[in-house]
Formats: sequence, C-alpha cells, structure tokens
Amino acid sequence: MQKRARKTRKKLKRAALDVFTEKSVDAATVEEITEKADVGKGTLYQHFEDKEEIVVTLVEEAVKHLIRRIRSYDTVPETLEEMLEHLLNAHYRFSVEAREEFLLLFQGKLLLRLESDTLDELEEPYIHYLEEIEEQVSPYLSPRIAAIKIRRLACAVAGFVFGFFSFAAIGMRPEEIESSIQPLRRTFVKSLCTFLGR
Amino acid sequence: MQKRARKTRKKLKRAALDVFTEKSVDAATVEEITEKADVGKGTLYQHFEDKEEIVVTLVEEAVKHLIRRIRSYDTVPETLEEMLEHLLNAHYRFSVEAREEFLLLFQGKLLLRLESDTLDELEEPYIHYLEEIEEQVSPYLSPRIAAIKIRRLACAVAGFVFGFFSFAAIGMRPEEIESSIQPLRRTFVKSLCTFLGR
DNA sequence: ATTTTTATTGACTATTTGGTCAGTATTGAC
DNA sequence: GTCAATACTGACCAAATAGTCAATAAAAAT
Repeated sequence: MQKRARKTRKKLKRAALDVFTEKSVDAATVEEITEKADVGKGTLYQHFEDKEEIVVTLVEEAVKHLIRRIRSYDTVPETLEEMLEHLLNAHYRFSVEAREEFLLLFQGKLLLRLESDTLDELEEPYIHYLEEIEEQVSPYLSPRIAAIKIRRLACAVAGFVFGFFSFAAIGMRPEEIESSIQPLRRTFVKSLCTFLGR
Repeated sequence: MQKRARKTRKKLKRAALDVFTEKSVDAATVEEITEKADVGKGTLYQHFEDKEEIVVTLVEEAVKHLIRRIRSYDTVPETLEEMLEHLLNAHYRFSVEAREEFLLLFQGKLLLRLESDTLDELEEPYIHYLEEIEEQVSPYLSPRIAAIKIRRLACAVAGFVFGFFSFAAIGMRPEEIESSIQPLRRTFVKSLCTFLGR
C-alpha cells in the first residue's frame, strides 16, 4: 500500500533528476517532471511541498552519496598524497557512476553562491560536502595549519574535479579517460601538497 | 541623441550581466534587469529583440573579450608549455578582471550542452572559443595529432581553469591566489603535455 | 462483498513573466 | 520657441507555469 506511493516518489525523483540535468534546475518545469515520471501533476505535490523541496531532496541525497564514497577506502590512505588521490578517485567514480547526481551538485552556481553570507536551504548540503573534505584531509596535515587554508584546498580539489571531469566527459569515453587521466591526477596531487606547504 | 540610447543600452547590458551571474540566466527575469538598469520594461525591447538576444549578445561579447586576451601575449610563447601557461594565465586574468563575463560563459550547462549535436544560437559563441584554443595550441604540436585529441585538450584546459578558478574565487583574494597558484599551474601544464603524448 | 483508507488525477485557479503599444518625455534642427 | 525625430515608459495583454482540490481509482481492513 505504501509500496505504490514509494514507487511513485522514486519515479518522481528519477524524472526530476533527469530533467534538472538535461536542462537546468531553474529552467525545469513541474509538468516536465510529472510527464516524464508518467504521473499526474498533482501527484508531485502529494510527495513534495513545492518545487524547491524536490530540488533540496535530490541535492541532499547526492551529497550523501558522494560523502559515502569519500568515506569508503579500498585501502586506508597513509599519506596526504594518498588521501588526495583517494579524494580525486572518489569524485571521478562518482562522476562516472552517478553522472546525473554529479551534474546536479556541480552544475550552475550552487558553489558560487557560497560567496554570499546568507545560506539558504539549497546551499546547506553543499557546506556539508566542503566540511567533509576538510575533515578527511586535515588529519594528514601538520598541526596548526590555518583552517581557511584547508577550506581553500577543498575548493581547489572540488574545482579541479568538477572542471576537469565535466569537460573531459564531453569528449571522452569513460574507458579512454581512465588511462590518460593518471598523470594528470598524480601531478595535481603533488602540486596540492606544494600548495599546502610541504 | 544616439548618445542617450547608447548609454541606456550599456546600462541594460551591465544590469543583465549582473543579474545573470547573481542568479542564473534561466532564473533571471526581464523586469529584474530593467529595474536594476533603472529603465522601463519596454526599453529593453527597444534595444533587444527578446530576452534571448540580450543573452546571446552578452555571451558573444564575453567570448570576444576572452579570445582577445588569448591572442595577446606579453612574450610570444616558443614551446607548447609556454603556450599552455599563457592560456591559463589569460583565463585567470579574465576571471579576475572580468569576473561576471567569466561566470556568464562558464556557469550553468553551456559547456555540457556540447554533447548534444544540435547547436542553437546560444552555443555557437562557445564553439568559437573552443576553436580558438585549438588554433592557438595546434602549431606547437607535432603534425598528425588527432583533431579530436586537441578538442579534448581544449576541454581539459577550460575545465581546469573554470573549476579551479571559480572555486578558488570563493575563498581567496586575487592577490593571495597569484602566488599560491604558481606550482599548480606549472604541474598542470606539464601533465597536459604528457596527456598529449610527449 | 463492503467499507475505509490511501493514492492518484487532471481540469481548474492564481501567479508570474514575456512581450506590446499608445502615450509621454527628451533631444536636436530650424 | 516650435517642430520632428528619437527614446523611453509602464499599464496592459497573452502565454506559461506553479499550485489546488473535488472527483476517482486502488489498496487494505472488515
């Protein structure tokens, strides 16, 4: 009985994610979503307060998924270099295996809005993401490193990953990327370490 | 007499650029623009066919400005490395000195849309940008390098620049960036060369 | 089988927003 | 100062879109 409802909610989220990434969150309409989900328009409003809520829900879930990947290692990183490589790998796999969620998170100006001091609902999940990176990396750094510098590192990591992978995704097939990306990632990691002052 | 009109047009473009980058192109409304420009709503339609035209105009101009920077060197690059560093520098300065135009060009999914085969008006200027990078870089490469590989290089360059600089811009002041970015850029350039197979 | 509860629907309304145009203001020429 | 040309205006209209709700269908409980 709730099963049907859960299935419908899932269909709605899937459709919304598709529409949001195909066009953009701002350009997407409710009817596009419900049509793609193959349900009536009113159904969306039974599952979500308004259009904003479905966006927030999807963004929160995507961040949760990305964080889960960041937290699970094949082998525990022992050095900062290894940690950073793990971070980049986690992001890369996320961008390949959960392409739509990746695009949802990093498309548009979500990140840029951090500049403003007022953080509304939509931006909060992204703060979690930044903090997660901070938390993961800080143990590997010598003590007394400025908090703001860690934050900047997080920005650089996320920025590089977003930029490179999203553009790479335009022209490259996942298989092709895997090999060519290796030297890029290595050197990027090295320069990040330099940036951190060691 | 035309002076007033020119001034108004300028005010409109300036206001539109601000609104487009503050929110997003999709989310921006005509009235927000005209209000910010401190003119009547109808005035916008005297200067531009419709909302789309002011977007295209701004994007075209931004690409023109970026290309001008790409084309002007302090010293002519002699090696591929130097050329790539110049490219990155040009983008960096553009992102600092023409922040709004930079954001307009690279915000949202403009770049991702390249995946689709149909290129509408909006995407055309961006193609110019990609071709410009291709044109600048190809002389430094040994002949017979696959055209698609150059294209992918362009994507990687633009992606890295976008990602890194946009995130860096969140937390760093322009002055601070200048020094810390140096090693990152160097190593990125090196790995790009590796990527190109030499 | 009947009743109750839950879920879905899509025609409907309300609101927002793109775009128009008759009227007004400004400018420059004489 | 008067007139013509140009630029601007904002109330207005039309289209698109968000959001509602009484009617309907499906599922669960009896």
